[in-house]
Amino acid sequence: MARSLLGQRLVRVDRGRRLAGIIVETEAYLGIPDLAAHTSGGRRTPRNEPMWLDGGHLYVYFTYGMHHCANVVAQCRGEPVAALLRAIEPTEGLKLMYKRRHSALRDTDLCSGPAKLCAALGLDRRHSGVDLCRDKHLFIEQVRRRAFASDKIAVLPRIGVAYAKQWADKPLRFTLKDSPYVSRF
DNA sequence: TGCGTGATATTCT
DNA sequence: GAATATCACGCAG
Repeated sequence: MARSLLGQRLVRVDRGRRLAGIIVETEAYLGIPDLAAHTSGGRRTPRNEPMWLDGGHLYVYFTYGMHHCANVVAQCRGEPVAALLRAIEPTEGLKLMYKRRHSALRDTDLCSGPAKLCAALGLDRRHSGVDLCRDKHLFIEQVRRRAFASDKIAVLPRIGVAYAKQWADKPLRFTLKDSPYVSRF
């Protein structure tokens, strides 16, 4: 699912205004056995409760005292597997995004990181648990029917999970090759 | 390269 | 109920 999200459009309708972008970078978090996942070892807490819902729900968490990150739940209820949205290519509502991303100088700075994209779209914990398949203000539009061919996708280690022992270096990060909108790690 | 920053999980009383 | 450790990052320098 992390692969097939690439090229699809993430949309938030914020007080009537559309904010949107094409997903260009994701990371897979593989649930209970994955030492880098919030649900590692079967941990189930109020924070990560949305991870345990049906696929299509959104899990947003707050971290480092100032950042939010958003994940799309992937599997059936009870299997806490998800994809972290790491970067989008902003396509609609850039003006409002710049307002929220004070330090951004170029379009490529706007949403090129998991916390940047949340800031640009104004996503926070209020959006954790939203059902993307039903919600009218937050959803994913299908732009393409098939996932990109594998030669269009770069597969890389995940970011910021050095502590996760044997899971730290697994190739679970997917980017659209040559997109200038990916995070710059 | 080095922090800021505060919620959360975990571990203690 | 309280203390502590940790963190799926971004920015200034």
